[in-house]
Amino acid sequence: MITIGRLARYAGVTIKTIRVYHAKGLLPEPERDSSGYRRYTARHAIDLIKIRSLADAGVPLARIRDLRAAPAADLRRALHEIDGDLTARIGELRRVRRRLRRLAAGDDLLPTGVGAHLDRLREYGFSDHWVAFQADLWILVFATHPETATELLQDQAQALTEPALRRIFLDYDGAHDLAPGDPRVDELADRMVRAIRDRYDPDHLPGQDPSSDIPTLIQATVNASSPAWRRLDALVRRRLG
Amino acid sequence: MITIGRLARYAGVTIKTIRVYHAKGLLPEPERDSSGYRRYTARHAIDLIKIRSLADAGVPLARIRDLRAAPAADLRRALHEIDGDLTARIGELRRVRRRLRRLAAGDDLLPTGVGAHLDRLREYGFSDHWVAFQADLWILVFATHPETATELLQDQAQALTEPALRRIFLDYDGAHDLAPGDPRVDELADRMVRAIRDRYDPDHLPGQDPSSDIPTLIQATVNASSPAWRRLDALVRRRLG
DNA sequence: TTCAACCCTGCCCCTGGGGCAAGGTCAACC
DNA sequence: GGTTGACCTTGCCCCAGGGGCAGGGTTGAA
Repeated sequence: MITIGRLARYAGVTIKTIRVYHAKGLLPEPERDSSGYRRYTARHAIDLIKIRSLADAGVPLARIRDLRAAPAADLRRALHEIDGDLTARIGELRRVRRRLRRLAAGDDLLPTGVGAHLDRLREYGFSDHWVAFQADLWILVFATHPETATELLQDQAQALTEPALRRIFLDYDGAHDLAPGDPRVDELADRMVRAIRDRYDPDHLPGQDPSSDIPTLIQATVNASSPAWRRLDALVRRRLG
Repeated sequence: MITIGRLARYAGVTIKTIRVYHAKGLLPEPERDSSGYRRYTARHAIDLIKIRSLADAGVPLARIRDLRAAPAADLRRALHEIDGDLTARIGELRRVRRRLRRLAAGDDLLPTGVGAHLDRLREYGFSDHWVAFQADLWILVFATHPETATELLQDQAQALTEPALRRIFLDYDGAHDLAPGDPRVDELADRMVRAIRDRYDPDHLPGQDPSSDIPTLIQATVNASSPAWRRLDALVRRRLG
């Protein structure tokens, strides 16, 4: 006839845990003594220890409660199932860790390939501001359109190997702080339109996919950061549309 | 300017999750349109995707919130720490699974060695009732006194190889349904006292450890199941002093 | 005009307990 | 016979990471 504290120490749990098990119907409430204290028997200790050995194995308490009324065959079947669950959880954690390590190796949360692309941008002389912007942009594209993102990235990387196109992008970067009325903005818009017409099929201009808001969303963010860029977008859009 | 549902689909989370992140301060609340709907920008999408890639790696939300204000070096350090956490969790799950498999293989929640002992009891002709009783008893002993349980079990197993002692235990088993006043109870008590005096140092009788209630608890449970057993315990206890 | 699909806030629910408050009880010590 | 400290009681709120429902408002397309 031991008290709850002793039982807790024997079973290696806290008093709270035992009371929770009573409340959840896993362990029957014992008799009370004259002062209302719970008084436990060896049966309770044995039951509690069995419950803990299942709980330690990761079996949810509700499941343990049901299992305690079930025959041994059910118990075996349930244990097998729980084993499968554990294996799945281990696999999932391993995947997560692999992802995390790639993340840590890249110093940031970048999808594969984007890091190298950003390094090239720095080499080409793009501003830090532009590089940071591109990083975020590619995160967004990879998350929302994983199936075409790599293709887009490769297209973009290839475009930058051509000096004339690279010049356009560098000038776009540089136009950030121009006044919107600056003639260089108009001149850049001209070059952009010609380059786009040159490079892409007029019926399949990139960023025109009507099933996605992402290009629009990105362009809105781009535009919001500079009046000159906003004007540039308007000009290009008018001449292409 | 997308709605919460679209943002949720892009990021692969539920609407509820986004609202929870607002409430927890992980993601800033966006502007509202004229009807009170939240309207999100690309920035929110990027932030949310970054948050999710950390959350998917098992980083607690509170930690993510703090990390978002921290410099890159802190982020790297935190990622390394999280990697360690993950490794520890994987190891723990593996241990749990190993325990579970031993559990499943033994058909029950028995500590190592007890299963074989119980099989021998059956061979010796003990009743099913007795064997089940012993199973629970050893679970309790192993859980509460892991350091001496194996020793006790071996002592018990060795005792049972001696025919005279085995006879005593078998008679104890058989006495369960005797009337408490049956002379065979007195005769058995006599044999038990002689055997105990014979086998054990009188200053170190087993089950007399004053620092543990477990023997008392077990004896109380044993006694509760049969009047004859209760009388047997009283007789032995009186004669042993 | 109607209908489905959205959106809003506020509320309670889950697991597996932790922790605290406010009070009652027990055993030992002085 | 007090006091002290350890123990017990119930009841309540808290954590992560959301799920789900109620009871309403809004939007867009047929």
